Amino acid sequence: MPRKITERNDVIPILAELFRERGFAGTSLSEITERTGLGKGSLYHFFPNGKEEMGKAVLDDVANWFEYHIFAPLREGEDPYADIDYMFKATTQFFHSGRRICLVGVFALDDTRDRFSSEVQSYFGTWTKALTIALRRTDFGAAQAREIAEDVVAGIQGALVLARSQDDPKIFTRAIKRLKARTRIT
Amino acid sequence: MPRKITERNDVIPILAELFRERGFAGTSLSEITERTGLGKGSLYHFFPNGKEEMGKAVLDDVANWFEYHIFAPLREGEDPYADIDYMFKATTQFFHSGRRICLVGVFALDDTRDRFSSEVQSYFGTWTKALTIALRRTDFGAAQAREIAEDVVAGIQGALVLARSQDDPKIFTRAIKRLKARTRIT
DNA sequence: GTCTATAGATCGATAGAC
DNA sequence: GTCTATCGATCTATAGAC
Repeated sequence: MPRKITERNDVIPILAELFRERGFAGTSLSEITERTGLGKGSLYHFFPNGKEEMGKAVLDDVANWFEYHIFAPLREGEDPYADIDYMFKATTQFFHSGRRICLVGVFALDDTRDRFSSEVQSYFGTWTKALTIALRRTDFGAAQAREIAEDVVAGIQGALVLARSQDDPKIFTRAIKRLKARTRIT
Repeated sequence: MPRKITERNDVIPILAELFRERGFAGTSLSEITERTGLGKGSLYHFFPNGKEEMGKAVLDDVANWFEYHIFAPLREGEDPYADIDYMFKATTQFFHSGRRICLVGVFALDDTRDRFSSEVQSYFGTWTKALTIALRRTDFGAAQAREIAEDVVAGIQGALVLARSQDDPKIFTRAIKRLKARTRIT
């Protein structure tokens, strides 16, 4: 028997997709009620602080996903090469090969960032640090590992923006291929 | 004698900074009247189609700046090495070493892109193509020149997002240094 | 828990005096 | 050209019935 649709956790993915499409400021409660099928009463029951709390919940959900699937393995995995490769694979899937944009990236620009600055900062900071640790284990020096990690995380973000601007997912997959090559000692 | 402040062209830079800060959907007309010191009557005199026209005007202004200062030299300059170096220098200045975010990048995400898709597409597309031409002239092969150009344009965007998310302009300047190195044949 | 109804503020846009 | 006043629509959020 399928779980009841009306749980807080079931609403979050819908909110995430909406915020990705419209941005935070551009998403209205009436559109949220439409897409979730929930009245405002229900929404405020789940998120007493309204839109702000929905934004936080969505960022939190994304952070948890990345922490569990990507960051933790990078930090604590046994085979750094395999973990880095998996990072690229899982990231590509998560972003639907460039067709889906990064929610945190959307929140990172304009003044939405100020309302969620700690969440946004933590997402990119944690990613960069976890990748740095994995790269160090593949015998890169400390400085080089940090540079490559920054290059990769920034490169993924930029590729998402560029791919979306040109409506061309191949831009993203090409970027992933380049970035992946840079995580290998030559 | 300083030119009268109330000209359409004088309003555009103010609009640009506002859209950068708040995003398109997040910028209200009341805030625009506040920052420009112009009443709504005057604004609608300059921009009969309202906010939409302001958005187009601002994108147009940015596109013109880049075309004149960066794209045209890349395409038609005499010394491709110097032109590419100048691109990095001018870009760094334009983005205030990473403290200022990219207006077109802000417009490229969420559904704002749909309203300005041709402008957004043209900006990144023209940039990539112009840089590809310059790189070809420095004896890179066609395929490699295209890859590097894509890498650089995406890398700049990503570095802007990352630098802003961490409130750390050094992330941007480090990225520029790396990207610049990649435009040189080794 | 979920709904409808609605408050109160603010939105983009317009009208018309000067 | 620039202003103030104001429109109708839409916004976030709340109230209260069920």
